[in-house]
Amino acid sequence: MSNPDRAVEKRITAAFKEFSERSTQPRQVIARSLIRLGKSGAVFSADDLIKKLHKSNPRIGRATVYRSIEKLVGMKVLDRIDFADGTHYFRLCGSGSHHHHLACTKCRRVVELDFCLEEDQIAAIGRQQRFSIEGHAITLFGLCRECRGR
Amino acid sequence: MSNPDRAVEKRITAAFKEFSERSTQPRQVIARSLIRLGKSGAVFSADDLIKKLHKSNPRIGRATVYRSIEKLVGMKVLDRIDFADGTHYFRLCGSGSHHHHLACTKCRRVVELDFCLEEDQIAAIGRQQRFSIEGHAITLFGLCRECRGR
DNA sequence: ATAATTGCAAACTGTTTGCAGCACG
DNA sequence: CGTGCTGCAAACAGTTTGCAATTAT
Repeated sequence: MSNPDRAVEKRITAAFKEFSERSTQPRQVIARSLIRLGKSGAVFSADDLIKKLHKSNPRIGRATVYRSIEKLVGMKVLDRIDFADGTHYFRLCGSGSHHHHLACTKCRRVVELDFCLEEDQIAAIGRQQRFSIEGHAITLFGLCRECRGR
Repeated sequence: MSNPDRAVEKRITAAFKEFSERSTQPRQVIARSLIRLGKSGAVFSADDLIKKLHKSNPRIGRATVYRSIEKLVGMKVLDRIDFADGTHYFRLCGSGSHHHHLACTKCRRVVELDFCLEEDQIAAIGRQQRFSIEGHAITLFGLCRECRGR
């Protein structure tokens, strides 16, 4: 197992620990599966993950997977990416730090972007609109190299 | 009826015309309702709109409303705003031009922002990632003046 | 007249919940 | 052992679909 994998694994297990002391079998299975998904950078729906898990572990329950995803999104181990058509997918964050996404609207491939808005710009908007701003999401949409047809 | 209302009304009727020649009663009712909603700048869920319509016109069908919303979002007469918790709402666009949103996570109030990313910045990302970029969405989240507790 | 559009009800998708039993510590 | 987690099944919310009846042109 290579080094980046270890780091990701640590983040996952740490996240699981954060919301409970118990290291249960289902959670271990999910963590292992996510690590594999992390390598490929693939996005997946909740159902994709459930199906995948069922192949090796048919007894794992839907609810357990949903509960895990929820927690992991909360801990920022998984990102949730919303497409314009209302669908959404998850993705193991490549890093723990703040980032945004570029998503292919055809194959749903997602890449992380480390650009961001200017702090000042956000602050100015908050002041002007009298909002206290807590966060933001930026998603660029387009077609990846393959889907564009070259 | 004031001038901005007329403009909004025109955009709605024009949008309805775009996907059909017929000016049906349900569509007129929906258009009227949206114009009123537009004035207040309020966001609404599909169900909010259905309930509202039912008060004056109990026979209007859910499906009709969903079909109308879908078309109007496609024509950019309505915006769809996705919240981090997975819920989403609609809002009559204040203008036909490109814009983004600032949303209160508590009361769901949404304001339009006319700032945007730099063209160059987007182009650079596209080049670098080898995507042809077609669009983007930026949503800032926060608490509005009222919800913040002052 | 006739083709588009509607309302209805049923189907569906994705997600959540209540609860009895299992299993981690 | 005791409590928290799990799997199951049922409930649920939001949305879509098939179709016969209706309505605008």
